[in-house]
Amino acid sequence: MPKSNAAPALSPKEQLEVLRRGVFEIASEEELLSKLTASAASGRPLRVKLGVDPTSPDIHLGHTVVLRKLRQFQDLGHQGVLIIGDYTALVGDPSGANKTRPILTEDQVNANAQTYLDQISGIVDTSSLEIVRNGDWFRDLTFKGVLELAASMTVARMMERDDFAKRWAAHQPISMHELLYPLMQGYDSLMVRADVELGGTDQTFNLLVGRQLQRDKNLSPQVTLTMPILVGLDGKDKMSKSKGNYIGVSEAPGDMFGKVMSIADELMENYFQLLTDMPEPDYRKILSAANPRDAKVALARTIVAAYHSETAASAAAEEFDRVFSRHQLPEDMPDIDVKRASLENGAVWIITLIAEAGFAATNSDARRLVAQGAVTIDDNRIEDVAAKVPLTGGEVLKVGKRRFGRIRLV
RNA sequence: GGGGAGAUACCCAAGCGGCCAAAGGGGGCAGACUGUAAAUCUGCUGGCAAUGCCUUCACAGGUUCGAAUCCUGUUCUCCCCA
Repeated sequence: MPKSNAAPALSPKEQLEVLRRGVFEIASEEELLSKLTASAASGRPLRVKLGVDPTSPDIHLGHTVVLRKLRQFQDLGHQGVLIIGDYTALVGDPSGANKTRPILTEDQVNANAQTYLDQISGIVDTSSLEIVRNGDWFRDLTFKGVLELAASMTVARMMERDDFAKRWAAHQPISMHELLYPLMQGYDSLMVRADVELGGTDQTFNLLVGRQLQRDKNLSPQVTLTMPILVGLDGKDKMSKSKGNYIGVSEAPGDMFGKVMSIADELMENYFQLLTDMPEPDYRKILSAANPRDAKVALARTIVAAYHSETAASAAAEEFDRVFSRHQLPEDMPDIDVKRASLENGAVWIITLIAEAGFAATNSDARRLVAQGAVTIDDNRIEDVAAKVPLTGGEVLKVGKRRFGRIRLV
């Protein structure tokens, strides 16, 4: 991705218009407009805060929705402030969680933080980004300080929060330390003097706490801008690693393409809006195409191109067409190394072959796949779990629709 | 602090001494159909070269010919009272 464009000096109103894309809610637009106006007048960029939790080293398209919004602010000449929540990660954000999250160690957090930065460098302009860790201020906060912070919130208000309320109603445990999370996040806003804070809609409560703490200190409260939660590949739940319904930004072009192709049709508009820069009239036109499949191909190409290249996107599209539409073999497939010494009379038990190729987790799993007719070698279906298959090298093992490999004798 | 309820496979949830590798649903996987969409139908869903054997019903012991089921202790959770 290109670096931030030199601000083309859009008027505050024009900026607001750009920033509105895909947004769920801005609290409030009037405040944002007046901040943008003040910024334009003074030449002081707005400080736009985004807090991230370095709990998982893999970032996926769901994370990019908010990162892309941050990028928009940067492109408009504002100052991005990224908070690595190294301390908050020690707590574990309860947002959207229906159970207490595991607490990470400091070492894990540090490792994750670095990977995180590497991965977002393609999305936001990291060179101009102000990066801070909230451990910098929390580490030295005294217990007295914690008590003061805690005194600024009541239990009743905290329990208004959707996820706490749900867990409470469902008789599920809520640990004391989880109640501190929103306060910590709000305190971050205070520390970095945020003008705007970005987050997913699941962050709404936390973002509002920041406003309250700022008001308590007689500071101008931050504008909160919430983005919709990206629905994952299953078409139902929030895209998340734990659900396994995600597309990682560092996935290979082919995987990324295929995953986009597997989303529900209804999700396409949403994905165009939140994951691409394509102007609305353009994607609307694409969506009106006769065959929804064509629109999805366009979407997949756009997304792959953004994280890889146009060339990679074209190649992925061709490969996809060849393998899944025309049912031909993929151009590249992994080698399955089989030791000559392991062959008996030049053959190998089909179950071992599948398991050792990594196409099944266990032998039992491999048996099931064979029994269900999922396994072919050079297009010959193998349905006998006791089958010994003769190998001379070069055979293609296919398990299910997407697991391919070429036998190589070593 | 006192009293009560509970912990079952990826998730929810039945089971209440042998017929339990454990009903049902969800999810997932596979097959058919297809656009790697949706919907639908079918099968599978602890491990093991496997008509059998091994490990699993929070953890550790115990009773019994036999325990997910009964007893004791431990850990954790929820509810009520204080």
